[in-house]
Amino acid sequence: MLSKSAKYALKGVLYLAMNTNEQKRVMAKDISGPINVPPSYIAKLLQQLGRHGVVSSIKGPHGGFFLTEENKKTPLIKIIDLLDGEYRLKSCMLSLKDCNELNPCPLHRLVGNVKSDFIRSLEQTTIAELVQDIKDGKSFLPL
Amino acid sequence: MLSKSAKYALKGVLYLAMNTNEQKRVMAKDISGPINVPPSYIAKLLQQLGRHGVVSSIKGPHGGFFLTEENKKTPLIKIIDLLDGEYRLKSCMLSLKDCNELNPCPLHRLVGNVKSDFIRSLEQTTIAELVQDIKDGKSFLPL
DNA sequence: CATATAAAAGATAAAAATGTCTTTTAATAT
DNA sequence: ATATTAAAAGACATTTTTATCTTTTATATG
Ligand code: FES
Ligand code: FES
Repeated sequence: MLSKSAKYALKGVLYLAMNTNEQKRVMAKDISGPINVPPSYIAKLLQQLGRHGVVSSIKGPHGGFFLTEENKKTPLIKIIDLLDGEYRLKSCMLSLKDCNELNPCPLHRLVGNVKSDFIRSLEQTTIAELVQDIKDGKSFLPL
Repeated sequence: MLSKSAKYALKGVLYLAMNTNEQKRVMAKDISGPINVPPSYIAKLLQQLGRHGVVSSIKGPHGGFFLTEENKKTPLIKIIDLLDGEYRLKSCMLSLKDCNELNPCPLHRLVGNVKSDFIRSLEQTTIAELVQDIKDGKSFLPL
């Protein structure tokens, strides 16, 4: 469904959202354990997210990765699209080129609506909202 | 979403459903073109599906692959699970081990229902039903 | 300024998915 | 029976994804 990279990235960003801010940062190697992702792998992913303004970071002593309030407004789809490309989630289930509502493939009717609801959710939901759910006890994060 | 193998397999099976029966068979190399999948690749996939009773085949002159009426009753999920494993589609979006309705991860609320509707569709829909849609002009198959 | 720290960037390695090719087995037709 | 046909099976090659390791750059501190 999602690539490992996308899952790892989401876990990493959620961890940062829960545990950091402009002042309190955390190093890649210290995120690795809690979210159960290899240290150098999560480092790479966070760097990539940093380049696109999804996470913030500062080098050197007491540096590390963190999320600003602005960062937390990122919609989930941005993280997924960055790592998996738009194609993976949004393309036709059978990978047919010229398919749309007017020219639907056999699976379209079956899963088309479901899929677009799913994507709309990812577009409309931000990191901040997921964090709120966790704080409200609506969801849990045993990463 | 689905692996290439799963997409190829679905296209191959749909092609067989539309173009073959016990008497009229088609060789792997002749499916390749119409569904736009490498000949040796679709051959492998159909062999694998054959082992699990999803397609039928006969060796030798005038042999080839085909679908019986029985074969056409196969639910779509069987083809997908065979090639991708159940895990890919059905596991938690963040790949968390011990997660369920009572212990939902942050994405669960967001996509959980959508995802299970999707899976239920795949479980309840058979090849035969997709073929009927095509014959009724409800969907199209420019593979 | 010198040193230590930690991210950024780049190179390399391992594993999995995709794709191709060759040999073997089973069925048909001559 | 023998030759031909086509799937079955297995070996092999390529590409992509995942994972690790090394070097460079930026920042803070003494
Ligand atoms: S046309 Fe294939 S999923 Fe929409
Ligand atoms: S608990 Fe993660 S998707 Fe259900």
